[in-house]
Amino acid sequence: MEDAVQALEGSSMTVAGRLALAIHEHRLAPGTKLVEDEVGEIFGVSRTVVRAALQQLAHDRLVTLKRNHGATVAQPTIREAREVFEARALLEPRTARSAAERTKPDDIVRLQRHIDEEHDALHAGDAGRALRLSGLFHIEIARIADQDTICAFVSQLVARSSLIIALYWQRRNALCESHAHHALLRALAENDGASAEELMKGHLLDLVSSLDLRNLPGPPRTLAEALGR
Amino acid sequence: MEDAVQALEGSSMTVAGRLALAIHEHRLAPGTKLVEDEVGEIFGVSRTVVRAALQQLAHDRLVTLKRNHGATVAQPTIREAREVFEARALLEPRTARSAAERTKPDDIVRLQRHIDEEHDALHAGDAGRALRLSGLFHIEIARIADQDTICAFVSQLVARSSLIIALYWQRRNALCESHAHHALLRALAENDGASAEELMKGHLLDLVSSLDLRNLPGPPRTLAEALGR
DNA sequence: GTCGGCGAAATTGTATACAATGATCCACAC
DNA sequence: GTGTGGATCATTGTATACAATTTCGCCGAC
Repeated sequence: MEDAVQALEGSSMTVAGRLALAIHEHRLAPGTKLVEDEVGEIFGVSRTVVRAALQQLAHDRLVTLKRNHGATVAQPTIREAREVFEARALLEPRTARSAAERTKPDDIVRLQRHIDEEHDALHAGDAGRALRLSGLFHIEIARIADQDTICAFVSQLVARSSLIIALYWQRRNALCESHAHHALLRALAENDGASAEELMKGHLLDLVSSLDLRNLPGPPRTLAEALGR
Repeated sequence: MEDAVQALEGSSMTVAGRLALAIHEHRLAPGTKLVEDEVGEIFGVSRTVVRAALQQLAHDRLVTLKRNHGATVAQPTIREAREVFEARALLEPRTARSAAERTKPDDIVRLQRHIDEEHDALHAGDAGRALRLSGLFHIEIARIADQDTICAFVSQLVARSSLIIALYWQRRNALCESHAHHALLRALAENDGASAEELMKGHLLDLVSSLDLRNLPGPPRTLAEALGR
C-alpha cells in the first residue's frame, strides 16, 4: 500500500515522496548526504528531477541545502525541535476541536484503521512504519477539520517531528502513543470538541516530554560537522 | 533599499525574491501567466533557474503550477482566503503575546520605522509598497517572538494574504491599518503580552471583515479559466 | 612529524538540446 | 455556417554538457 505522500503527479514528486517516506520511516538518518548523481541512479532519473525533489524537501525542512555543498538529511537542533512542538501546540489542539465538531462515521473507520495498522506495524517490529502511521493520524485529523492550509503546516511539522524523534527520542516510555490516539478517536467519535482539544494538547506535551531536549547536541553525523563547517 | 525577501544566496533565490516582491506589491496580478522563457529573458538567466524559482514560489502558494501547463500567479479561492486567515488567527495572536514579552528597544525602533515607511509610501501613492510594509510588520513581530518556524509560516500566510487582498479587497474603510499597528506597537513597547494578543486578534478580524468573501468567485483571468480547464 | 599548498577528482550550478505534451489555426466536409 | 481533423507552433518536461566550486590526497618545506 502506497502512502498519501504519493498521489502527486510528476516524477520529481515521486522521487521527493519516496525520499520523504524513507526519512519518515527512519531508513535515512539525519545527516546523511544525498548526492544528486547517486539519488538519480537509484531512481533512474536525471539530476534535473533529483534537484527538483531535493529543493522540495528542503522547503519542507526535511533536507538541508547549502550552496555548493549539496543536500543532507536535516538535523534539527534542539532549538528547532522546541519550535516545532510549540507550533504544533498552537495549531493542533484547536484543529482537533473543529475536527471533532465535524467528524463523520467514515472518518472514524479511517482513523481506526490507522491505529490498527500502527499497532500491527509495531508488533511486526517495523517501528519506522509505526511512527509514520502515528504521524498520519495527526495529519488525518487536520484533514477532517477540512483546513487544507493548516493541514499542510501540520504535515510539515509532523515530518520534522519524525527527524526530531530520530535524534532526541529517549528509550523509556515506549507505548504512550496508542492510548492517546485511542482517547482522541473516542472524543472525535462523540463529536466532543472540548475533550479533543484538551487531549491533543496533553498528547503533544507528552510527546515533548518523551524527548531529551537538554543541551547535548544531537550526535553529529560526520567529524567535519562536529568541528564546524 | 532592498527588502528582506532578498539576502538569500543563489540566483534562483534572487529570481524568486524579485517575483515574490512584484506579487506582494501587486505589480503582478493574480492569474498572470509566467512563461519560463519570458521570465528567464527578463532576469537574464536560463529556464533552469527560472524553474527552480517557480517551484519555490509554488511551494509558498504564490504561484500555481500545473503539470504541462506552467505557472500562473495564484488566485486564492474564497475558501482558501478564509483558511489563510483562520490559520493566522491561530498563530499570530499568541505569537504577538510572546513577542511582547521579549520586545527590546531595538525592536521598537525597527517596527516604528516600518510604520513610518508604510505611511510615507501610502502618501506617495505607492499602495503596493505600503501593503508590503504592512505585511512585514506582522512578520517582524513573529521574528521578535524568536520563533523561526512560526515566522516562516506567518511569512507564507502574509504573502498569500497579499494575493487575497488583491482579489477580494473592498474599497470602503481604507486606513484602518495604521491605527491597529500603532496600538500593537505600544503594547509591545510596554511588554504587555495580554494586550498584544488581544489587539492582534482584533486586527486580524478587522482584516477579514474588510474583505468581500461572499460567494462571488474572484474575477477569472482568462476566458479559458472561466469555462473550466 | 606537521603544516601549507598544489592538483586531481568529485560534486554542484547553469545553460542548452531534445522530447513530449498541449494549444492554435486553417482546411475541408457536411 | 458549423463542426471536425490534422498540421504547426508554443510551452513545458527531462536529459546531458560544460563551467565553477569544493574536497581530498599528495608532496615538499620547515
